[in-house]
Amino acid sequence: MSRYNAKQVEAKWQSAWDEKNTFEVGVDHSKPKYYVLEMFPYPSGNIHIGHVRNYTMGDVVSRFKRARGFNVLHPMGWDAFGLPAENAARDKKIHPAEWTYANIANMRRELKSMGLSLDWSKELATCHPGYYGHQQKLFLEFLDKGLVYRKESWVNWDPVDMTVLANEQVIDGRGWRSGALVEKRKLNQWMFRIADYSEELLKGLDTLDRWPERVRLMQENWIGKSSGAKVNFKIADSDDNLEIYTTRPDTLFGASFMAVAADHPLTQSLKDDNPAIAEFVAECHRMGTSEEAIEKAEKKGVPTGLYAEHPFIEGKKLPIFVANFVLMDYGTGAIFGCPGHDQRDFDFAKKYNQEIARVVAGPEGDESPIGEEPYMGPGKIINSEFLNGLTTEDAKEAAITKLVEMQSGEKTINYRLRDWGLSRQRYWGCPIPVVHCDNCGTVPEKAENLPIELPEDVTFDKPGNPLDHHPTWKETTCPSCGKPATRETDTMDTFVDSSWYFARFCAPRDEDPVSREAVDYWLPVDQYIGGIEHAILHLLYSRFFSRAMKETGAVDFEEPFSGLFTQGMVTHETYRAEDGTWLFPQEVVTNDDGKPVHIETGASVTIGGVEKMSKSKKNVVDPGEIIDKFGADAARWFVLSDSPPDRDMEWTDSGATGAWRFKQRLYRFAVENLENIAPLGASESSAIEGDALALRKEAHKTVKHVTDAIEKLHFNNAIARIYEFMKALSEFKGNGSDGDKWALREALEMMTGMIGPMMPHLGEEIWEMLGHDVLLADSPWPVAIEELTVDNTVTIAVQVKGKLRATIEVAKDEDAKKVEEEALAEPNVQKAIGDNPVRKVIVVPNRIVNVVI
RNA sequence: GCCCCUGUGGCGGAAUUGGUAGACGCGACAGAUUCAAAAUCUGUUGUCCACUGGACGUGCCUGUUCGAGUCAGGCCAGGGGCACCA
Repeated sequence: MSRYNAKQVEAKWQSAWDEKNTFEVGVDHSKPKYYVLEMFPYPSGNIHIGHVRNYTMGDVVSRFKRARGFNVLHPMGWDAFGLPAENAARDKKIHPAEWTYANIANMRRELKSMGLSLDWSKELATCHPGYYGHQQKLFLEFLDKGLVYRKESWVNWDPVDMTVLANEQVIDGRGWRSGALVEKRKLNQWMFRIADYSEELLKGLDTLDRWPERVRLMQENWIGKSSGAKVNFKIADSDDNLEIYTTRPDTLFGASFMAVAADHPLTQSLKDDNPAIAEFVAECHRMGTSEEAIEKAEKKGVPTGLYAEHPFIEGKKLPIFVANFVLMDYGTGAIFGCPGHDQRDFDFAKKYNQEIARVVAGPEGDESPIGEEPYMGPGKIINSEFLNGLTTEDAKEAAITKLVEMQSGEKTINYRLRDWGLSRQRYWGCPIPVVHCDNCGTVPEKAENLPIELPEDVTFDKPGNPLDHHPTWKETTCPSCGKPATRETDTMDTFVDSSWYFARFCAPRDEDPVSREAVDYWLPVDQYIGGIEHAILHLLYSRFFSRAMKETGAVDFEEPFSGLFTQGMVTHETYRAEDGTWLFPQEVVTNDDGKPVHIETGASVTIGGVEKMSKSKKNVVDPGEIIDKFGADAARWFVLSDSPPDRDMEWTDSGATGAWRFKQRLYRFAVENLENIAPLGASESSAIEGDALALRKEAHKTVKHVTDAIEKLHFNNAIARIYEFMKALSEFKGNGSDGDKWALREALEMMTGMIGPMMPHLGEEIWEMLGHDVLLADSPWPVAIEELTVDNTVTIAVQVKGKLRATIEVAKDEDAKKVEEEALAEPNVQKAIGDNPVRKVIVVPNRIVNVVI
């Protein structure tokens, strides 16, 4: 018998799909649409196993929905701008474009070998002028609507990548890509007004019921809404005020000092005449974000010599400090310190000997002075004149009401979310289409001049921005006055590229950035699939972009992704040689004693923990090799089986082998049974009974369950049921009757249909063997007949005092009395009851009988 | 510190949402086939005991219930997110 040759068969069907343009789609109002999108990859050179998992899941959904009658958009493209290309240019002397396009070519080939149902005619790369030119157009439209602005601001400077990072891109004080300690610098920056959308972005989360709860929660925390009050403190012996933000106006009577940020205007105005302040400000800047982690505990400050007047307490003056724990870009950059009820203020007050008063009674009315710990909980207000006796909650309102009356404060909602700085001092990114003119200032480019293309002749031997070093590129004329002017040399953060690609995919060659006809039909994305690492940045930016594009009239929706699924990572065992160095999995074999050893030297190897695959720990497997060895179908099958898709899965060779075995088994079964099945199109036999009926029922039950499981993305579950069904298929012994033959064909066709989305090549191969001349990819999903999925007898568990004593077979929906009689008649049940009187018998129809004694 | 998630055999994990715990896969063991092996097929496989039966068993403790992996309260462990955010 011919053995299944995966390589040959997979290539055959891949070209069949290609030739027939099977997966090319367009707007078609006669069908319901379904947009499946996986987060597009960065073209690093090779796909990794995480991609295999991600794209396989998307492909199953895509093929499944297709078979269910949807017009499915399933595109693929490249997140192709970014620093690695410039690093490659510097290190290997390859132009970023050349490097990127070569990587794309290779990864496209690798993805194609997976047999994905992608519409390659919609492929796009963000580094192509045909993409980024439209992005520049969007930028100008945003500029026109006031959604982008330029301001001088403190930025996070990555000294290794020599670029600016958004707050979100700084993790533990380090650049998210380079890992370098980030410094503070002041630069002119282009900003998106994402903070203006804080409330909308927060509210919108409630509508995203097909998003993971934890992603919504993470975004909610990130937006960080808080409600409190702005309070104006008069600065003593001056006409100036100091405005602070607080969420605890109820503790105003506990105020003992004030603190402002190093970058606060008040500090700035004082530092020229006060060397101590100047020195402290410099120290704060040196610290940057970077050393915060290290110096976390240390609350420091210097007195300004100024005092603020307490709004409620006549004659009470509070010293004003500059403090390192007050942030300029949160609230107003100034606070009042209430050491009795705030940890930071408490630490600060201890260090600088400030008064620590209690204004909130502790649990059980504790009014004793604050000791070693501040009290942060709720309670009754004390020592606070008109607030006395109120709860903390009521006191907040009362304090604000009073402040409003006195015209020295107001209720305020504050958000943690800040505007998104998008300027990057890089070459390999989308040029910001504006011109700086001595006469006219900052002028947007004319739309007809777009795209502003990157120059090709650039050098990467100097640090800093190659666009800035270019001898002529930035020389231009002012779009407004026509005089010589210079181009903006900053390029856009690559997160801009990925904030709208889902919309461009709908009509990637359209002359407008987005085609209204196409996006109105396709968007929002019905199922978006990607890694949890994008829970905040990419997803929040895309949600902002959708709103901004709605503002400019480009689209008519707020939420770009109605369904989101975050898949888990792929992990693998780690291996270490005797000298402690990491080893690749393929360097390790098991010796005769069952111990792991090095394949060449035979030296013993330590098996370490199961960890996320990483190049540094060498616990990686190469998808290319896997597909070569097991075939794409087996690789796809394995990444879907076993582990739930949202959890991490461990890649094991034995698991992959298991998938391979199943593929062989099914193929063999099909080949061996071609003689035993009814001809294609034979009408249903009237004589389907016995084993044949049982098989039919099993087939229809399986279809029902698998359909349900895939709908919920429970791929591991679907696969488990298919395995069970495979067993039933193998065990079926037909007697050659028409009924048996008919049932076997039906079962085998259903099996083929169900494995189709997961193992598409094998599916097509068997489908063809079964006599079909329409592709499986173009055939409808098997439909379960409801009556065949229900049994007319059920097995009921009989418990005595909650413990299982017997099981009985009864007719479905049997009368409760009869079930009870049968249950009590069981010898084991009688034995368990013994001499005890039966107090009660609970009968749950078709489920269980519980005898209470 | 605050918030969230997870905890089930040797391992990955099922469990119709309060109703027979351990489906399915991996591994292991035994057998068939084979000169032998690979491949394939068939069994067995939660723990314990006085083994044709029974006891125990879903991180730990308490509770609700006829009945708890599932619900409630309190712990423990692992993972993730957030944080000088006023």
